Amino acid sequence: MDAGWDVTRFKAFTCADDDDIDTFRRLAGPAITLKRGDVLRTQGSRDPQVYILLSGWVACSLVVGEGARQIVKVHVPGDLVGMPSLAAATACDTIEAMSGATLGVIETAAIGRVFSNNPRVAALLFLVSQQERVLLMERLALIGRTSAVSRIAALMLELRTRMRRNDPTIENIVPAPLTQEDIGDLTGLTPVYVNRTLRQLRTSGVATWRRGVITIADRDALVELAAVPRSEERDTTWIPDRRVHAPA
Amino acid sequence: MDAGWDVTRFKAFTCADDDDIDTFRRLAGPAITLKRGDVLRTQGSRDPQVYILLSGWVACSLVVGEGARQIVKVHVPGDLVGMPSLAAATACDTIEAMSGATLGVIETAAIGRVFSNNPRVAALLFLVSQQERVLLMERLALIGRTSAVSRIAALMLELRTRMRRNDPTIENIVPAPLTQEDIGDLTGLTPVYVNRTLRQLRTSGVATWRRGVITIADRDALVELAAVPRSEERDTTWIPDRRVHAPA
DNA sequence: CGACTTCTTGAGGAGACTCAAGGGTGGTGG
DNA sequence: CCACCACCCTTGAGTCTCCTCAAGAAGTCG
Repeated sequence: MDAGWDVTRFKAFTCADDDDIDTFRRLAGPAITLKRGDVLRTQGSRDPQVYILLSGWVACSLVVGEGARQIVKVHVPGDLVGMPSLAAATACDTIEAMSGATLGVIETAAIGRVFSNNPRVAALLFLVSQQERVLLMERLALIGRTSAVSRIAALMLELRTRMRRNDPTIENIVPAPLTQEDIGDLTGLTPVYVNRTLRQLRTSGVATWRRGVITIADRDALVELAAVPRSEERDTTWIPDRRVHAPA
Repeated sequence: MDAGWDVTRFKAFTCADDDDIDTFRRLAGPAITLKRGDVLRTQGSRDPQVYILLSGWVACSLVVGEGARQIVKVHVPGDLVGMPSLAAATACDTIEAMSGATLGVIETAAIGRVFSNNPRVAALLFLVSQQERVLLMERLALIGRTSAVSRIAALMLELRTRMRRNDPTIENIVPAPLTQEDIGDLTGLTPVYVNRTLRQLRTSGVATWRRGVITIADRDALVELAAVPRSEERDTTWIPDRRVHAPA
């Protein structure tokens, strides 16, 4: 777990310093290793855990109706995985590896200790959850109200942004190990139609997505197609200091 | 603010007791009064606030593409409104009243104080956010992967469940002051098609939704149509005690 | 090299959309 | 108290995105 993991979502906040990140990474227990296709847990399984993704990609999905799968989130290294199920007795989603992946387990008790002993990191956890809600809301708006091209364009841009957080050298070539079926499950489309839409993006010279690699040829055009506003970070001076406060 | 408001989301957790609820309700500042159609704040406005809905209904929506509106959440009394934008400099959603409504403002600084001084309530805030994520995930799966009938059936059931939390006497008649256009914006459908789908539910004797009132005639059939698993509450013994802990 | 998964393309169909027009319903003001 | 207006609901006809079914090609892994 020590090797190669120096990235967390907290880095996305300028207010999180190295001490915070260090506190946070100590939460994770021993690592779990998965290979592509492995299922970490199934929707409905009891006492769901929380994980931190150390390497690779995993997806969280829901099954509705007659076995239709909707991926609600693909996670990249540094992401917290499984938080939403924390308030339920059974897991609300299935977690599956999209590539080889390693995860650290975070015990629920450890999360409780963070809230007790480190209000600052607790607040950061809270903020990360709010960011995730925003992403879900944007995906919902995309799937509910836009065309196939927009959804896929927006997905490409979202993945680019998130991958850049881990590797700022990324520009127009973004690793994204998803099959066209996965893309369909993310965007609410069928694999066949994903294929056609990707072809459309390819032949119009905007972007390609082949063999797990997104290549953006014309980013302005892609942003135009996606049409989701992207916002900056907020002033977060309200977050508690590192010291533990006395009772009010 | 004193009158009539004795309901919070925390009550949904068996582990939240009267003291917690009391702590929580003291967060809210003076109330804001809105009438149907009033916009509390617009997507993109700076320094978004957090609110608690004291009475009435409000909706949070995103505009994507060419002015298409997607409602991402309708809130009922007791709900926290506007949390997701807490991590952003500008509001990610527009908040609009679906009926006459009153809201209390919760200063961001007050949220910071909760994390510092009351880890227990902070953890409850955190859990409520996770529940909201689950609801968003389920809505996403519904819109991405199911038919119009399923989406509307599921919406009826969700609203029933949430209204029952405030008023356990509710059974098959659920107040829900949404127009067919609102329902469309929630489910990713056009108002015209919402109308046809409601007619279908009506003529098949399952449920009606007229003039802001849902009447469920055959709940089993409705559940069948909706096809979303609903889960129980989790063991939450990991939540901190009320006392403030010493540094680790 | 062979089995399996993934990608690609075609043809046909259907669920949901658009445009359009008429009818309720409730609120407001004279 | 009635008339008017705004908003919402309802229904029809035609269209289009996107889906389904199907089959073959390309890539991947043992």
